[in-house]
Amino acid sequence: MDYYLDNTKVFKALGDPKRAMIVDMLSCGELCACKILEKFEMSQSTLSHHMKTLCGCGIVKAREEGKWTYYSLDDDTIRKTKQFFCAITSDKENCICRENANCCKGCNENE
Amino acid sequence: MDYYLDNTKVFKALGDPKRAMIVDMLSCGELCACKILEKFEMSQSTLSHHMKTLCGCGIVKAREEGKWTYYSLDDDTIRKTKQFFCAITSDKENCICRENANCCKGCNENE
DNA sequence: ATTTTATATTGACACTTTTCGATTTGAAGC
DNA sequence: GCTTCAAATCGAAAAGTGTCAATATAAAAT
Repeated sequence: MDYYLDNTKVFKALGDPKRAMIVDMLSCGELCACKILEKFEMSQSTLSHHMKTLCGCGIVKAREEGKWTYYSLDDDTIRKTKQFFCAITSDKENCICRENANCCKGCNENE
Repeated sequence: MDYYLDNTKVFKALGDPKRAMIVDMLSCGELCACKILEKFEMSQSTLSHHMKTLCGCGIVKAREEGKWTYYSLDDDTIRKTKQFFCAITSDKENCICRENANCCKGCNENE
């Protein structure tokens, strides 16, 4: 069941409060690891480990430039994960996505 | 921060493929534990444990009737989780990345 | 060429999670 | 009463996770 396995990897990554905070930070734009580290009380190796988890599931992508690594969100994975969440929590006729237009844009493939 | 902690508990619960499948099954309506068990190759005690995890984060609610327990999805939790997912993955004015440098210190649930 | 800086990797440890079989609880039926 | 069925809980083993200090790598600055 790759469909479930791939998508739940994203949820697993977001299942840690610190990683969810990192994603929240990245939602405003690309950041290098050192900028993220400034905002948390964790060791550099721990942050590196968390970033690897976030990149591993696809929700974050890394771009290396010189000695820096810049991280940003992957819109495609985010869109797919939203769709998955909608799919498993609603039956198709009355999708919860339609009740909340503002929040749920991008949940359906064809909007 | 309870905001992150509460919502990431749902993601953590959905981070297991089998639990995501259970949620998917419940999206079509209420089911008793024995009906769910029929569809999986896992012991009864393991399923019971997974249901406890799903109920614990709020995405599933249990209703006891006689010797059966019926499970169903909690629409309110689903809506809130969806909003949380949208919030942390979309740009916004009050993003934590724009707050003071030390804003995330003290967010750790252990301190 | 050496030092500094940014990040990744390694090794270790404590803690958590997943899973099962066995047992327990609690309701229904005999 | 006793038995049966549905579900929860317990106890334990194996696997996975979060964390850090130490070390490695690799680019930039000196």
